[in-house]
Amino acid sequence: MSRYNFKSVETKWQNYWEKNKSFKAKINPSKKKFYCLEMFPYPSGKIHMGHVRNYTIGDVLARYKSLQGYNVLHPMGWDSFGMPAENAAKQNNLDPKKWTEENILNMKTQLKKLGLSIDWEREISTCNKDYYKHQQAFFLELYKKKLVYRKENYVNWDPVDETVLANEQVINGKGWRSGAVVERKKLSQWFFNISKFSQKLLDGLEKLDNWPNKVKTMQKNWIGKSFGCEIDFKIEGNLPVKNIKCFTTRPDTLFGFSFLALSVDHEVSKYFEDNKDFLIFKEECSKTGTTEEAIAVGEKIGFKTNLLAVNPLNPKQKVPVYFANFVLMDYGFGAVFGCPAHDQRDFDFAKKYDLEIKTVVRPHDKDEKFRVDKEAYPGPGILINSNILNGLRAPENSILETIKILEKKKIGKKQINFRLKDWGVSRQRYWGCPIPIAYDENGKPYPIPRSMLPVELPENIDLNVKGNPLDNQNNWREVTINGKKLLRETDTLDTFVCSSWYYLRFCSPNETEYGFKKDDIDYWMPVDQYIGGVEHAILHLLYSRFFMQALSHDNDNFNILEPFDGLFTQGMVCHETYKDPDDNWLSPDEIENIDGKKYLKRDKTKAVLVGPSESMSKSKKNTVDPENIIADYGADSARLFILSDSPPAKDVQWSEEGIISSFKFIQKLWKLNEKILKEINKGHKQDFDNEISKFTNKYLKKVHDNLENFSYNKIIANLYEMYSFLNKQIEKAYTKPTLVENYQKILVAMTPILPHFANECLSLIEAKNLSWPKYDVSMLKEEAIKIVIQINGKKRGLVQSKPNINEEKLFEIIKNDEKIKKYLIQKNIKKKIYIKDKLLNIII
RNA sequence: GGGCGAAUGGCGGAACUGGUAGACGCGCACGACUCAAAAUCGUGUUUCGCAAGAAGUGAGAGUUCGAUUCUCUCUUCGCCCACCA
Repeated sequence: MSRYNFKSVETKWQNYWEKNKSFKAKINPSKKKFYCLEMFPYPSGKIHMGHVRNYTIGDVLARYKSLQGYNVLHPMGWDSFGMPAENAAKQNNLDPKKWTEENILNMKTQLKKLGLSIDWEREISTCNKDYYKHQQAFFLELYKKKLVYRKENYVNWDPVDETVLANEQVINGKGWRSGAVVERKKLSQWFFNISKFSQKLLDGLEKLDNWPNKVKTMQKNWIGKSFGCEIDFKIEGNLPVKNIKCFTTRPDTLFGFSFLALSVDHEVSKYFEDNKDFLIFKEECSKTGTTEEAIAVGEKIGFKTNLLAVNPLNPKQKVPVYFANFVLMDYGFGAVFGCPAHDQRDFDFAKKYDLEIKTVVRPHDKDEKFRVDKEAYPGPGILINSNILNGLRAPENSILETIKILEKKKIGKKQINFRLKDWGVSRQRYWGCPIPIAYDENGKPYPIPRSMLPVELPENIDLNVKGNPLDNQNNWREVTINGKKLLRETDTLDTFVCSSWYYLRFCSPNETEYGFKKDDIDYWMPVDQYIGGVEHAILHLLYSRFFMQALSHDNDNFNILEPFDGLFTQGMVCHETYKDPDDNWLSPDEIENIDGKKYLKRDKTKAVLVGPSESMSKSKKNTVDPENIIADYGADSARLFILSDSPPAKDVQWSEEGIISSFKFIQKLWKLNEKILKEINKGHKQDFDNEISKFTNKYLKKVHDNLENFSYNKIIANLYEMYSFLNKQIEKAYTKPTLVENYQKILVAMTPILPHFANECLSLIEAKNLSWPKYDVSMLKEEAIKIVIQINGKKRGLVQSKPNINEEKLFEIIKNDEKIKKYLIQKNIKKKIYIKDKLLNIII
């Protein structure tokens, strides 16, 4: 008996695939295509277990589809622009480009060791000018279509680092690097007009049948469509303000109106620019940051103006106008009408400033005397104290009726509002795709002509400056267009732009004229199965969908509206956490197991505190390096284990025991393989029975069904069952053709999971023409079945029978059965329920 | 505060449209081999009970001959969003 040498076998097959270009994808109109894509990685330097899981899941599918006869496109690339490179370069005085390229090389080697079926000839990297050149062209294309524009917008500003921070980089109101309190600052930024497609992006979700509902609802909520009404309020006071528009979803509560609140950025604020108190108030508001959860919990504050707003349905009523910190400028009109009785936020505000709280809706189970007291009542009911609206049912007909009245009086109209905001793509960063725009001395933007693309990033520049390093590159900034001296835009594009179209590029990775070739995308797109983490459920997936909308806008040549036909979101990889007695995190390789307990390796008298399993992170040190795992146990073991323990959609817990047992199982399969080879060579003259063929068929059906449903964990269970069956059954003597036929089918069905091992075994039985084995339905039928006997719904016995037995016959058998008989003595049988070949329930 | 989802042995998880709960794995126990250990192989492993048997899928109700699966109420946990007018 030889030991399975995974090192030589895995290297052998990886070299074989590379030499034979086994996974090269070529257009072939006579074959059905399958585009299998996993979210491409950021080249941080090393692959992590999350990558191993993501790419293994994708590889199982790609290999399965390929065996089924599909023409599979399974590419890989690098999302290689972004802050980590810039930060690493800053800290270690390196060139981001060099840093990134080295990382890519390293990670590519690691990925290859996993034995992925990737067409590496299509590899792309977004920081490569051959890639971002086309991205700049797309930017200009959208600019021409007026889907890109510039506007002033608030950003999170780190005053110490002099840079803009993404929302995720603001932690408790402070910059993640500097720790400085983040300010709100107005900057002129480039925007993609994603909100123009709100309705289309919403409608598109309906057709995405192969997307998880969870992701669809997340996108739906993010787009946030709401139905309501815009109301024009007349304003009285000593300022030249005549009207203020508000958006509301509850126009029916208009008689409960008691204040009008404006955003501090509302145009009315211009009349208060010299008002000291207002400026102090505005300052106060900006301190709360832009996106903090604290805002929601935070106190509502207001600044009272001397303006009065008139209730359009009750002109005698005039209420004060405030500026308030809770009103957002970029939703609705930056102004809200306050109805404290039926909105908790308005209620809090009214309590604080002692404003009227007028109840205008009573719950169905309360009478006219109902008054809102301790908290707002936002629920359904009947309108009261509302003059002409009294008696209407809220919300069933009250909202529409009110809108009708307002429309008739021309003081309001029906409106649909979306929460989705335009996508700000400007980043004050060096390591990103330059925006192909230049400005004249008046700040007027000019697009860089296509012939001058790409706008290349200058290399080897000093990054250790405050703010955006590109601002200091005066030589680079100067550009002459049509004889005009201009200065380049120094902002670079958000890296999400790079990942919004990379799947198109994989179809035509070498096309030079444009981002893709029409023939290529016509054949390969859309992506049939996209696989990645849920963390991208909103932004990346929505931006990609937007990009397709934008490209097809006013363009008859491009009609892909949804880039990803199928989406699968996999769970995270978790590991137990460990701490030493001094409360410091410990990594798994600092720990030793002694008698089932965990001790410090360097001091074995000290016990280790074992914490809950959490997603692998550097800060908690509960990471495991895939490189070591592959070196110690092999890629097939790693693949087997990462798939075995949990359904792919859920989190999986990595454990030492788990990977070891997977490793051992492959050794067992190898021993079984030798046993089978021996049996094949024995040349038995006759088959002992046909159990082995029946088993193979049943097994193939299970594996097939589980592959189709992403139940990859169950396939591993099937594998174990297969092992124990064959291990016992094989010795009963089968002829060579029977053994080879069945074993070959089993091995082919194993290749998606254990590609190296299965291919090695297949070569040993000299298998040719490998394609996915179909199961024979007629072989699935059972000759003997087990029927459950229940008395009053409780299981009391199990009877073996031939299929298609009728109720009477079955009852004849069981009424004499020892186990059942005793329950039936001296009992009247009221009823019998028989589910054919499955179950007989006797009611007594 | 809003939305979505989940809850099954010591653990990860099975159970297709309601029909044998706990497949498969880990862990554990016992046994075989061994001077011994590791490795390997075998047996067992939901709980209570010597057994017959009984209970049992977060809690409580309901529908049903029959509920892990369907309905309602509640609890806990997870994820997403967050002053959205």
